[in-house]
Amino acid sequence: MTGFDHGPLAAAPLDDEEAAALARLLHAIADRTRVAILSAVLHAPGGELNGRQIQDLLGLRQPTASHHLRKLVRAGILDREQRGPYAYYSVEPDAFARLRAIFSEG
Amino acid sequence: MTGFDHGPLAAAPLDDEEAAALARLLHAIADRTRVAILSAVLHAPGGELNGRQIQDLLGLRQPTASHHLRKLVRAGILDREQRGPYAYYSVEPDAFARLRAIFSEG
DNA sequence: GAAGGGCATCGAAAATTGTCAATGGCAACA
DNA sequence: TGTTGCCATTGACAATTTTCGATGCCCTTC
Repeated sequence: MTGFDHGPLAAAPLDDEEAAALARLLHAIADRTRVAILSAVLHAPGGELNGRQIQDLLGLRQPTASHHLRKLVRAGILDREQRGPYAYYSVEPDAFARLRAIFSEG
Repeated sequence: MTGFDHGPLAAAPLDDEEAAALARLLHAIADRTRVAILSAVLHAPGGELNGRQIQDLLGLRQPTASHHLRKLVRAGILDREQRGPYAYYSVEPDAFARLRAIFSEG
């Protein structure tokens, strides 16, 4: 729900609120567990994993996995699709492009 | 001193240690104050600011500014050059390219 | 409808982090 | 050498974040 687009950092000086918003997006990935989740989902066959698979692959407790997945989804980095009893997570197609755009030059 | 190069997230699955290292790099920018510092330095005339200027521009206490600047320098995102009594900070030339590389596709 | 698995949410504890006042070192200059 | 300004570091406190067990809901299957 929070799929913001951030302009290039190099384009114009950021005001306080813009800096905070950008920091929140980056903060969503700036965690070893969430980086590991992102990598696992990215390289999973089919590009998706369900919650249980993520827990098992990374050795996480269920509430811990749920907590991190929630953050990634809210930041617009992961997509969540409920299929039957499973919640499948995949990388939001535009996520990396949005992140690259932030660090694009000129 | 810590100018690591991280491979593309999409290239290969990350082990635990690689995920932690990448998270540390991203964590260095994932803070509203440090994003604001980065933006200010980036758009400063000459591409550099000294500590005092950063404090004044952002309204930070001196130890707080020093704390954040230290983190950015250690992460290899800012360069620090002491000139007389002033410490001038500028964006490490390769910093944005390294960050873009992390989020490059395929 | 009863049972089992997957998942979210709710507190609470533990760890990490941001902020600050105080202190001291270093450079420049009188 | 005394003074002034810039900056780093220390130690302490407040706020945020991570992690966890416990609980309950939803879906599937029997």
